[in-house]
Amino acid sequence: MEEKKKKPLIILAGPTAAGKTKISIRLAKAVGGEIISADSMQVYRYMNIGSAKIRKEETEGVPHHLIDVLDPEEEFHVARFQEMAKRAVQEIYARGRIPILVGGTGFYIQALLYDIDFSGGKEDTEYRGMLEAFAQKEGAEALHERLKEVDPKSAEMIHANNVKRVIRALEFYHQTGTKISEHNEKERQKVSPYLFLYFVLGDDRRQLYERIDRRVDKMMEEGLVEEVARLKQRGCRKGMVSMQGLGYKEVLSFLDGETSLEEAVRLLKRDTRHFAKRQITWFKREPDAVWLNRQDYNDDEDAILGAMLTKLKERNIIENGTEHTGLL
RNA sequence: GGCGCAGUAGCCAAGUGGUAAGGCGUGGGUCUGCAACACCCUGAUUCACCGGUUCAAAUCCGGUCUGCGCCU
Repeated sequence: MEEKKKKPLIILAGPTAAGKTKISIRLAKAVGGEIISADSMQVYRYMNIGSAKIRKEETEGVPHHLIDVLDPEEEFHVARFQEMAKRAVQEIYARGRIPILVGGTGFYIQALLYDIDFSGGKEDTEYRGMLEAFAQKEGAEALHERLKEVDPKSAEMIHANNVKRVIRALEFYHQTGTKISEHNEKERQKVSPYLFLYFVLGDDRRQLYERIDRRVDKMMEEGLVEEVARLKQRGCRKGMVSMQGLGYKEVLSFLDGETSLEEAVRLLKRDTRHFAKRQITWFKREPDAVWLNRQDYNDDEDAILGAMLTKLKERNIIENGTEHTGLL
């Protein structure tokens, strides 16, 4: 009964360079959907090559949300993503269409899918700064000790070296008076408000790594260095959220004269491989994920799309008579 | 053929008599407001091979093999 009220949501996740973008267009067309990007870098304008952003002509008219909506100087984080994504979802429903969340940022997907509560413990720059300074002077262990005092459970779960997370836990307590470990535990119980299907596009590790290497080479050919140089000229600096993106980070350090171009490319490839591995780890523990491994379908995207549509029908997310306009 | 140098994990590499640092790669993992972030875990019963000296050898000695350099 509760199920009936839930609205449909399709998720297409997977590691970078798995080929999500291409399939997402076909899926959207087949299903009558609009795409919401779950990507922490594609939100930014002027960051096209490095973020592997879809080009206008590649969208084939399928509406995309959360792409090109922020300037590179702006901050972006899960809470903001969630707010924007929820709004997009409502708009899509209003048009009678199906939202398709596409991206590789598992954390963001989780935030929307389970409607996690980010209302408490807003970021407090001043307090954070103070804690950072403290960690600097007294060491990570000392900071961790402080967490142990107010929230021993979190302290147990967060490694002392993970200063960033220790600070967040401390900040949350400072802000709300409740322990983040308790908050997290509560949020973990949540059931998704959507009638959803969570697809993960997987691939053979070696093939994926090869595709990553090739993609980086292509980015260089397409002018990644120039793109980053323009951002630098615009005033983008290392500390910005946007400049932490793969490709931006490495090329910026080349432009700042810290590494050779050759080294920057090597590091970019390496870091991207590491990233893909972490993404895979994340999706592996996603209990509802439905994996579609390219090798199981002989790399045939028609077959992959077909499998998706079948699953969607089974789950009653799309109707049985839906036209498969994207199949050809 | 002679002389010299080298041979340590998939790669780079420290260790020169006291029981195998480290880095990279690889693989596994954590993640609830910076997540393309941050962080954790992960290899050598063994140091090219054989023998010797010694309480003790990757470390010293002899031989063998392989690589590199020089000489004839």
